[in-house]
Amino acid sequence: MENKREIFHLLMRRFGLLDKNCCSVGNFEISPIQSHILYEIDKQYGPSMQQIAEALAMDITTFSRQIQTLVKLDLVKKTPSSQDKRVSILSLTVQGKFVATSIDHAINSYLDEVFSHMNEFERETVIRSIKLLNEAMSKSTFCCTPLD
Amino acid sequence: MENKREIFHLLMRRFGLLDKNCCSVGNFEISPIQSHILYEIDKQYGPSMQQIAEALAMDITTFSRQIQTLVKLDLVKKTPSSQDKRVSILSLTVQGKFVATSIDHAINSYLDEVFSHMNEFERETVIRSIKLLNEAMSKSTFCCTPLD
DNA sequence: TAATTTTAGTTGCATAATGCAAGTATCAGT
DNA sequence: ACTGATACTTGCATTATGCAACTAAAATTA
Repeated sequence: MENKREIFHLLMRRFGLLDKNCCSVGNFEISPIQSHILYEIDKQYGPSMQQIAEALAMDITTFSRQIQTLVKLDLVKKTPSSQDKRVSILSLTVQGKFVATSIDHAINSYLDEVFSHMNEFERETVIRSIKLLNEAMSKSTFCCTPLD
Repeated sequence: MENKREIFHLLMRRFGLLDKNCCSVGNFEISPIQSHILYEIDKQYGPSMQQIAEALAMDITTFSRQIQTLVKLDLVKKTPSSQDKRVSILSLTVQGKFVATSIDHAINSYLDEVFSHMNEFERETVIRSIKLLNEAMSKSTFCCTPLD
């Protein structure tokens, strides 16, 4: 079969660029990493620092500092857990939610535009394929275990 | 339709992790960026600095320094062009070629393992889908133009 | 030919990201 | 109460990043 790495590599680079370009909302210049953090916080329910750091496969010390920045920017709020005073529960502020939603819309509308170059059958096939890939990758023992 | 960003995000993160984990070959601790540089140099024919930097959508100054490191590691060679003495032609050293090939094998065998969780029909569908996606993304006016 | 502008690449900052080691505070088990 | 584990934070030291300013060599123009 043909060289798989080649085609995946190209795909990844394109998404990487999308990530780079997507992330300025209004006055906020958000880095890709910060955008990912907002995304994960928004997705999970009352997550701790550890949970998000692990979801993003990030070193906890680097993550800690990123969160400090996001708190200063008033995009993220840190609330000490009442159950366990060691843990901080992360949540988005109103602004944070706004930024996260804006980025989400920007990326989804970009994806819509990309998919508009396909017919309905292709669209469905591609979506199904990506899901298949995700499942297959999660079954793999080789790499990338931290992801569910 | 469902949230496309979600499934692509997951896929991207997995590949990002693969990139992080793949890149130590023997004694060489290669960063993902360096691995991408080796990959591009290997792919193109007698490329200049600019060409590779642009292919990777990298700032030329950062790239210049990355190349300096790779030259010191004896993975890349810089040859002044005889046609235009301003340009440096990049090539892989024997070691560089070895490292690039090793990484290529590692990633491809990981992908093979991933694809082993599918049947033949699914495999073909997924590969075709990725190609379709690449084509669609290259048609998009929205983002990520530097890529061919 | 000489003067000017462009281009290819390098360096000098200043800033951000990274991760290990070591710290503090809290919790859980004995 | 004592010990060890857990959740984070901070102190470095290293690397990555990109703008501005540089050198050298084309290419363009006069």
